[in-house]
Amino acid sequence: MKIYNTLTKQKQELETVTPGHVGIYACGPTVYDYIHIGNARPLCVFDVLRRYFEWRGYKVTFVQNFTDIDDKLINRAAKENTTVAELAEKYIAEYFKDAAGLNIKPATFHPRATENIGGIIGLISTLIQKGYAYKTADGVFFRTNQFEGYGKLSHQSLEELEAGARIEVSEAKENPMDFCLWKAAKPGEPYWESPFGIGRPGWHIECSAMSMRYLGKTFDIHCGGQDLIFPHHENEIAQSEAANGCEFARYWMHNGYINIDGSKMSKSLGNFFTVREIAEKYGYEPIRYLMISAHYRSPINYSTEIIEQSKNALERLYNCRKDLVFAMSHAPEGGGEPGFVQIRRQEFIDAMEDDFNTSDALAALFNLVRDINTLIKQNPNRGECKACLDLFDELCSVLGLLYNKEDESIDAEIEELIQKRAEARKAKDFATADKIRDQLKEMGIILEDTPHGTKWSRTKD
RNA sequence: GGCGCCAUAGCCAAGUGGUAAGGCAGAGGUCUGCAAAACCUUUAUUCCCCAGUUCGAAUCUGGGUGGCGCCUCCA
Repeated sequence: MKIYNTLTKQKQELETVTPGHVGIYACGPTVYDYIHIGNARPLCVFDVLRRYFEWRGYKVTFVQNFTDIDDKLINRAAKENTTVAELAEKYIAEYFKDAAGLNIKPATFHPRATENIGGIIGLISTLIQKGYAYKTADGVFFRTNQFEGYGKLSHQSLEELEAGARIEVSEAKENPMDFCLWKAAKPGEPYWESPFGIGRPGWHIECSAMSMRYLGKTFDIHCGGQDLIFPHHENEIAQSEAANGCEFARYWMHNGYINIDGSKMSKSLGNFFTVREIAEKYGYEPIRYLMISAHYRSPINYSTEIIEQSKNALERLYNCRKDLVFAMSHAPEGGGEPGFVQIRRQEFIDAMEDDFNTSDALAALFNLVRDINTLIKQNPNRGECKACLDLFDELCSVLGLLYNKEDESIDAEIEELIQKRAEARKAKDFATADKIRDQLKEMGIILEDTPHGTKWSRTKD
């Protein structure tokens, strides 16, 4: 298994801290609004990562936090005339709705910043004690020039970063690049007691504290969007390694952006689409498909055209499975695994082992689809169909696709009409047969006649 | 100013030294009472441009052009 590591700027063979186990930390959303499709990208690609590891027999501990205390939450809560806690609760619930829609498996742990204040305070205390942090009237800051490796993830030196810094120089800070670990409370804001005065945690420290709690001081993979490389992840490394005196995350995986009209989409720029609004129009599944159709490190330029293409591509997968299940139900007993099953399985694995090339993995899946469709033409037996279906379902499950369950409550009624039509056709009463077909079409049902009988499916919308 | 990424068909997108995967859309055909699906054929002598290295380059080197990102909150 090769993974591109942002830290070393190259693909590396994955060697986990504990053989057979993978610890993954993914930076989760700040819960002050609905998630947008930019947020959906890491959710989808790192969910595939996790599913793939599990499929290959690894035990996976997947941790994804919620940032539930932050300036954005405070401002939004004030605007909506609610409390930070209520606002966070609301958008965490909304997050889970979207995540379920996108078929994201819940993390092993979903820690929240506000539930880990103790650990955060402990970590800050250690940093102060070791001389890596200092108290001021504004709060506690990290002394960046004290940490030798500062800049190793973003591959910039402290001097280079400082030269381009647009950050306001706080009078309280010793150095412009120093960052906040603990914010002293301002009137009206939520706060916690601490040895350094009342206040709240800075953004970066929560991830250090929570990853340490659930994954240990050194763990395998830390992932997130490329925009988190600096300063967020750089700062996490500084805090964690300074406090613990050992390596933090061994592999750093960063997904590319979702762009709109060629420019980065973000909440701050306001040029974003929420997952919810796209899902209402096209459904959730095409969003997931879109996210894995490109390599996770490439940018994706979002448009209605590509979401429609994704929807159509999914249709091909659904059709294939439906045809296969139908063929299997009419197939004679016996038979074994067709030769292409092993070939496609290996193609899929090879693609995934090479830095999670989901685009190539999808090609393997579509090659399997073509093989299956060809096989169906040749009156296969049940064993062959079963082997195909098993692999097909496995691959879709690793990618998290084909999870839309259709409503089966009116199936009986449909079957009855199809039966009537079959009788009419037998009697060469095509007028009646067509009438029934049109009736079904109005119900959103498309028919497909085969030598074995009539299949039906629902129209795309 | 510093650091970095990208450019492959109408659209999306793999491939990073051995002669252009896959998907969407389009065209023609087979099958079919009709329809739908599926299958077959077809759509880049060529990978932004110009030099160079090599038996061989979309892939490596140098130089252009165009687009984007990070250095401030962001997935």
